[in-house]
Amino acid sequence: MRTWPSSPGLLAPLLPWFETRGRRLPWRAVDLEGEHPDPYAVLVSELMLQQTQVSTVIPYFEAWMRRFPDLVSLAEADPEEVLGHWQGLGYYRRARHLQAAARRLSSGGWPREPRALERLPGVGPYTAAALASIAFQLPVPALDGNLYRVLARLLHLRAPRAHGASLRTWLAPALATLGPSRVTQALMDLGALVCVPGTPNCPVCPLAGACRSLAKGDQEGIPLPVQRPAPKEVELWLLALEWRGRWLLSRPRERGLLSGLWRWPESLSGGGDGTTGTQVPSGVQVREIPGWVQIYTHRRERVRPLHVRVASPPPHAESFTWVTRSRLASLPMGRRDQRLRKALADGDGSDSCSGVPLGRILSSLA
DNA sequence: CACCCGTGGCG
DNA sequence: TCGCCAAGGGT
Repeated sequence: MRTWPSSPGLLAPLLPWFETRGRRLPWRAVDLEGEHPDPYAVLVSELMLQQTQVSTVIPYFEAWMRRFPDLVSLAEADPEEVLGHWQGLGYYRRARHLQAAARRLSSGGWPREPRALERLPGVGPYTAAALASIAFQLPVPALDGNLYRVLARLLHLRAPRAHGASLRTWLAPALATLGPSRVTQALMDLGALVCVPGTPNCPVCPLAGACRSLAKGDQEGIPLPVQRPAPKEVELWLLALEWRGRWLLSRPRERGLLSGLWRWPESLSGGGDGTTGTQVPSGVQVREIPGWVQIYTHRRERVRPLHVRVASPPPHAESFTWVTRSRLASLPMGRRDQRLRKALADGDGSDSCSGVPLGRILSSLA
């Protein structure tokens, strides 16, 4: 860090660039000098933006702010409706964290210090720093993946996350001098528009003159890619069980994958030879719906959907419940289960039951 | 610290 | 088609 040039001077050219090229985003204040007029909007945007791209977030943010315009409206809302407004955005725990944070803030008021902000559910070191700098103008650097990449190239660091503490110390004077909210968001815009992953657009970069990686011709090898574990492979039946116009659904779980959301019953199918239990009981119609591969961060699912109509309801555990068709349409679901819901509405699939171990699938409900 | 948690866009 | 990875946090 001793060999790094002073941050206020190095980053000063960012401001005129940001003035003309910076993004206009729905949660961003017009005046970046003072405190943000609506810290709640910053909180909502930051939670939505965790591991999620800006273009994905924008429509969700706008619908959210129309329905839950302030802390109180969110605090008092039905949790299922809250999940409904998060439906499709992913990492659903964030929605429940956000409502829990709103409940705490609406009664206790806003803290401003990162330490205190970090005690809010769903708010970690990054988000606390983002709130402190963007909402409250405190000179606390918020380092996300974007910033790590920009700073890694600027200072030629192969593993910037290993220098987190040093980078925050180094960056703080730039925030204090040039404006916490402005510098933070200018760096984010630079990372999103110019210093992008892969091949950056160095010819238009306002910091090109100071960039050590560009000087070394090494801007694509910085930073080193992050190592990720291989996804788990899973194959499962996704069961749309229909009885007298009602559908059997799995109640939301407290934790784990797709927690808080309604799901279709599922039954692991990987490894089975498909020869046992293939007899279809009388009074049962089976329809296979074209499957697909569902990709999650740490999981790769081969989904085999089935539409099964029964004349009498099979025994099932209390974690399942029958819902009407209109109720089904209103329940919050993840993309996978939404997809099956839509396929049913569209009438996709064909009658077939070869190799479907229906007996085993139905018995897995009990 | 290792692992878990969703989804979509892009090369 | 496939791997990367995005304004991370919780346990």
